[in-house]
Amino acid sequence: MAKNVQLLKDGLKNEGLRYTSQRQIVWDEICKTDDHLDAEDIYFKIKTSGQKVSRATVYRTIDILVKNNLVRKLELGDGRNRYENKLDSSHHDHIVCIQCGRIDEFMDENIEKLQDEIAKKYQFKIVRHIHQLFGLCRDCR
Amino acid sequence: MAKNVQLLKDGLKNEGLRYTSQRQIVWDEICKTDDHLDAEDIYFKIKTSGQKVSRATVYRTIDILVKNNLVRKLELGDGRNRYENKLDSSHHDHIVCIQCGRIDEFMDENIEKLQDEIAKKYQFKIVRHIHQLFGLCRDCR
DNA sequence: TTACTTTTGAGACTCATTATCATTAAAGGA
DNA sequence: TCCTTTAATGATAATGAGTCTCAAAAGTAA
Repeated sequence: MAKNVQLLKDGLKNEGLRYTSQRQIVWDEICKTDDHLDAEDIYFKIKTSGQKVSRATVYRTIDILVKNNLVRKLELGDGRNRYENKLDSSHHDHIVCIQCGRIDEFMDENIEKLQDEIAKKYQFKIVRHIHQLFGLCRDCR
Repeated sequence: MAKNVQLLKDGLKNEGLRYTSQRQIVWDEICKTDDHLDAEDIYFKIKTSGQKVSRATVYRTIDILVKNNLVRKLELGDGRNRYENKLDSSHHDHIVCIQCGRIDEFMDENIEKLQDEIAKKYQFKIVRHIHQLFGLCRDCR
């Protein structure tokens, strides 16, 4: 946990931002699980635990964490972003079950390479990418 | 154009839905261009052309067209869905310039194959997928 | 401690989309 | 053609995720 405190402090310092208890609380909440939570989940988990951080601050803090590479934003196209901590997790994409909501992760070096080739062909500089497979998981098909 | 009328009529009939002038107007508007329009674009283009279809009906009709495979929905994660007609266009994914908004299309048989292999590994049945490259296009980099 | 600047909280606001419901119009007989 | 039934439409209210505002609170550096 001390590690997480330091990670946050360093990230904030790099941006010239202040270290505050609210930011720590939000970051802690995101670190507690490997689930893919949305902002409202995070807000209510904090609220339920008896701590107080306003909704606006939760949103603001998540933004900062995403920009500082501590958190990955997941856009599933359903109008609600999910977030996952990037603690000891390398790049990956997602497999989403449209029945039960289960989210798995995958990573394929070859797909990444092919992607780079496509970008080259279009003289395009990739900043980020989204690759998601939607369908039915093992248990739902 | 007669082709588009028939496509719509058939699609509606398959679903037990009625053929209406409003639905034809929306479908025509989406067929007119290969751009990636959002619902509001479509609504205003119709309005500007002097025809009258309510916003609600535009949204409802787009839904029907998407469900009947006449239109592809594009979720770019910016809170606004785009739509493109599927007339004589085969499956493809998108390259989006985060600077100028330009959207190009790509398709890679090998990536599709690798995707299928991943799904197999996870015993997952893919229903649809999203693969988008965000970054800077030739002119913006 | 002071002086300055950033952050926070509460709630108003935005914007795309969806829901409601009274009115209008297809579609399939009689 | 005229009913009758049922679905579709339009106007507008409602929703919901996320953002903005601004006064009050809390970091930070001297």
